[in-house]
Amino acid sequence: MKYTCKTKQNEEHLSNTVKFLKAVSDENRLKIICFLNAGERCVCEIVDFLGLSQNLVSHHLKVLRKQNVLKTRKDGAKVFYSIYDGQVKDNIKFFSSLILKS
Amino acid sequence: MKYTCKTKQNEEHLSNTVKFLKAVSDENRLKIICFLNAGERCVCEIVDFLGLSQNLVSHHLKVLRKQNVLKTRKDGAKVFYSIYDGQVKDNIKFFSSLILKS
DNA sequence: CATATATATCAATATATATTGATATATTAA
DNA sequence: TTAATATATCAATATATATTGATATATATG
Repeated sequence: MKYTCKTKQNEEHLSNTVKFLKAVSDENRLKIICFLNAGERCVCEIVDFLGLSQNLVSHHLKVLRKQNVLKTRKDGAKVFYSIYDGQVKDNIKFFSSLILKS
Repeated sequence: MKYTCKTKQNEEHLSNTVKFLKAVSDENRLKIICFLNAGERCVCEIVDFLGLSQNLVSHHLKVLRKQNVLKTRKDGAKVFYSIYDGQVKDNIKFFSSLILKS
């Protein structure tokens, strides 16, 4: 199934891919992703790791969560973030198919 | 070789990845990439395809070229753009390794 | 219950980037 | 040589987004 850049469905797929790419194309957010590659972490651990303010980290996490790059699990007062592997894999695969010859 | 987010070299690698992702995370630029997937095209063809002003297209092409997403070949008055497959493949591979468990 | 901890949100500002309009440069054609 | 075509660049503006500071909410602890 070749991408044609023409149909409505593909337009939408492309639009979603742009949103995904925008979400991950930020230095701090890529560091978060890198940190979470080893497994889930709560927000305070991510704050410590990055050395950024809590509200700023919370903002970046929100951006990643909105695009389903990350998912969350609440445990008491803590919220654990982890990579939403399935969604991410699909996005990378589609992006890759757009840019590289199949 | 696991990514640690710690060494200077990896910091730089990550920084390059962010630049690559920023370059491709734009709707018009992703459409250009999609269009060029079939093969090289001159600027005027890309302008026709996108239906955008020539100067704006030229700007987007410059962004993609700067990050080695695209390469160029000049032929007379025309400049042909095409996807720089090798560079792109490397970037996607590294990005993928950051975000997905190996 | 009062306090501390963890996280999210909101408004304001700073910064980066997309877009537009005008113009410059190079190449081809008449 | 003049005009037309192809592409790039520059300045100005609009828009999106990162960052900061303050505050709200929810949970845990003494």
